[in-house]
Amino acid sequence: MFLGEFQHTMDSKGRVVIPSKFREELQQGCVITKGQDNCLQILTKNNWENEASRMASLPSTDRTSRQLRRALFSGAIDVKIDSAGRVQIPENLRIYSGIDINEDVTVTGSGPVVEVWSTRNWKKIQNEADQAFANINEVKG
Amino acid sequence: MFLGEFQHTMDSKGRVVIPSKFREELQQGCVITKGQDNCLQILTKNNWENEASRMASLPSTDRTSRQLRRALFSGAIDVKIDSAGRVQIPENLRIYSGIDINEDVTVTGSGPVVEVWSTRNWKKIQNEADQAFANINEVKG
DNA sequence: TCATGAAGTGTCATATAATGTAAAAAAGTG
DNA sequence: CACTTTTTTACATTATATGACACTTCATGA
Repeated sequence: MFLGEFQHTMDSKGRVVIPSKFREELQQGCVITKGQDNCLQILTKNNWENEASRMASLPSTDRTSRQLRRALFSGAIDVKIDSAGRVQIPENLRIYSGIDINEDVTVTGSGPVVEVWSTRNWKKIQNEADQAFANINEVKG
Repeated sequence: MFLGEFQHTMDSKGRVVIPSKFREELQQGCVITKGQDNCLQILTKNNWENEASRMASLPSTDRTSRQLRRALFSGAIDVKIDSAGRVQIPENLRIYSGIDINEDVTVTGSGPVVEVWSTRNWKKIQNEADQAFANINEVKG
């Protein structure tokens, strides 16, 4: 279970530090994929294999299935955390997430997955989420 | 399991670099075939043999099956990766995939297979694929 | 048969990108 | 406040991609 919010920057080589609290669970290998709202998700090996096996079993004769498979697998990459606690983000995922070299990055724990955001983007999303949360409470209360 | 998206170009002799992450799995021999949606597929020897036997067992009374089979077998060629990590794409497959000499190529991991696209063509497919993926995520959530 | 040219193959050098290492700076902890 | 851990920065090392070029093979026609 991943919890919390951490500020880092992407270094000049496209690497991002994984917060030390998350490392143990991710150390033995993890997969980065495209997440919703242009964030990146980091999944443990186990979580990824669940996702992937569902996809792999779809028939390749069906166009939609093929497209799903392409989106999932081409947008994913398996990485390992280096000795300094960082992971390399490939260029296509940097573009997808809008995280440029030397830019601020927010890494959040989101239960079963870790999410990586450009801080710019994270702030916007967070405002929206807070707003929605506040409104729900008003309705309930 | 092949993952990721990589940019290369076809050299003046019709060769394409295989991303280094894919090489180990393909090194001991692989087969290139026509894939769906005008991509090329690269399969490991094992995967190829499965595909081929599945294809061979289709009823030859069915016209569509015969056509599929012809496309698959006549378009297939086994290749080996050279010392610089490249494979030669024969002319019929270059034409099929629309990849011209010196043109940009996108190589993607798509789970059990590697796909090779003209970048031009990939961009179109990728949009569609991302759309399909976004839709299924909405349904799930 | 030989010369020619086209297509494919192999090798190398260079530039670029990825990866690894180490020390300085910052942050967290008792 | 002293100590430990983590993050950042800078730099060194390694790997990879790319382009150039030479060589091989094969087909063709003089």
